[in-house]
Amino acid sequence: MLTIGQLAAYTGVTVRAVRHYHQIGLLPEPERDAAGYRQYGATAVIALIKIRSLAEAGVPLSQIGHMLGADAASFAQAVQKIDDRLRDEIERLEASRKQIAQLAAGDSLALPPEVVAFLDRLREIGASERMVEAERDGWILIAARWRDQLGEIMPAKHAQLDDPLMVRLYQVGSALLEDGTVDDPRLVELADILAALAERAPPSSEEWGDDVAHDLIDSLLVEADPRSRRLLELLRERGWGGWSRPERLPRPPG
Amino acid sequence: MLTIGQLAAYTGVTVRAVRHYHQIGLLPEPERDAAGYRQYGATAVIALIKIRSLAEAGVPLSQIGHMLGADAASFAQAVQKIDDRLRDEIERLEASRKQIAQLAAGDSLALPPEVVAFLDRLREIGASERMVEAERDGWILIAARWRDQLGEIMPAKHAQLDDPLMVRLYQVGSALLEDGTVDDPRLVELADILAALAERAPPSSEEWGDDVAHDLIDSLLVEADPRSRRLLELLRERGWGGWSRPERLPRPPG
DNA sequence: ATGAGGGGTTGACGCTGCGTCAGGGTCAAG
DNA sequence: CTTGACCCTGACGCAGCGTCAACCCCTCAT
Repeated sequence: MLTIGQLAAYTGVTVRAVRHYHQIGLLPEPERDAAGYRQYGATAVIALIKIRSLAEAGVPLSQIGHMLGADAASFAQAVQKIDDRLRDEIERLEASRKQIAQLAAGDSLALPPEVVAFLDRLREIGASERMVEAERDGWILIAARWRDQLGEIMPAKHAQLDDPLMVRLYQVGSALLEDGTVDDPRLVELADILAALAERAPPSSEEWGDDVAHDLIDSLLVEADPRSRRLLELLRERGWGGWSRPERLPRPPG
Repeated sequence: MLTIGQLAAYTGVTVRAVRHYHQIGLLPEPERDAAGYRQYGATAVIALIKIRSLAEAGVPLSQIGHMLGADAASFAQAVQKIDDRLRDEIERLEASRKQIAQLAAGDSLALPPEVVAFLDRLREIGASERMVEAERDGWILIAARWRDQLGEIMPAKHAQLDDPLMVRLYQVGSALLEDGTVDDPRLVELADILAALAERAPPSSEEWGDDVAHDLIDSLLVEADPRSRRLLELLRERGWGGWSRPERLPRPPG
């Protein structure tokens, strides 16, 4: 007769595991001795080894009971289901590993490579690190909503950076982020640039559609830096509302 | 401003998940409106998307907090650790799949192929299915203790089956398992065969060592079939104790 | 005004497979 | 008699939410 510790040692499991199997009814409770100790015989050892070999093969404990009492056909069927489950799980983990590998490289936290390339471009034209981070956050919002269309959007954004006005926009923006105050004159310059750009390329509401995402991007600006309120005000003076998708405002009377 | 449901919809997570992230302090609790509803802004959306992209890459929630605030170096290091974890997990699951494939084939529940082959041999020489199951259980005990030595043990066992006496042993045993009674004369024949076999090949205690496993195997016999008590008694009369590893008994005085 | 339906709120249990205390009793040896 | 190594039961903890329960809030149609 074996104690629970000897049983556990013989079969290579922990005492706690054995008690757990009792608790869930997988292994029947054996007789007790005078002191209340469980006493195991050979059949218990065999049952436990069978349980472990199924468990180690990835069978959930809740199914092992059925499988041990099943005929060959339904056993094989159950095995097939387990194997499918394992395959799915492995696939999911391998997908995770690919994701992880992506994350290891650069800004790509949640961003596709086209956008990462764009951010790198920004650094090249002299945008500060804080500016790039702000842009990155904006692109996270955009990517969440229009991930599939990024392939069409990004080339246009790249092209815009050939425009010296756009370059100036990011440079002034970077400088402001570093040390600007609420009444910095460069805010006016920024507003002028934005108005000029909006004038040049009027928003085509068709392709973007109106969406909560634009509001989010606008509010991101405000949340990121309180000075942006002043900027939006200056933009309104110049006849433009919004920022991520500027709209022509009705000219105020007078 | 977004409600929790809108936030969840935008980022593709469940409402419950968002609340969970609040609970564990991963996502800061936002302001509430007059009714107590949570109100989310753009930064919350961005934070949540970052969290999800790490979580989907297999990063445990408990680590995501650290990683979001880490510099590039320790971020990369953390990523490495996650990747190692994922690799281990995948390996474990693939090992499980191999086990499962083994289980799908035959008796192999917890048994290596050499033993399965031996059991098949038993069927060929006319052992009944119940006899084979009893043997299989015995081998489960043996394999648990001497798995590494099975490669040396099994050839000898195979060879023993060339002995007509051994064949007769299994055949009589099979017959007894089906319909024998406690005073069946075939029990005597069985005892004679066992004694003769023990005489012929005395146990070499060196190679097996004395062990709890033998006691288990002996007790397995008794637990499996109460008639075996009579058999052991007959064996003792013939000067042999035990069964899995018979020992010469001191001849009783007189 | 009222009721229905579709939001939101907190709180708590459930799942898997045990690990790990806590707070005891038991047993063999020195 | 003490010590140390076992055994016992009971209960919380773990990851990442799913899923009630019981209640509040808002809006729209009747």
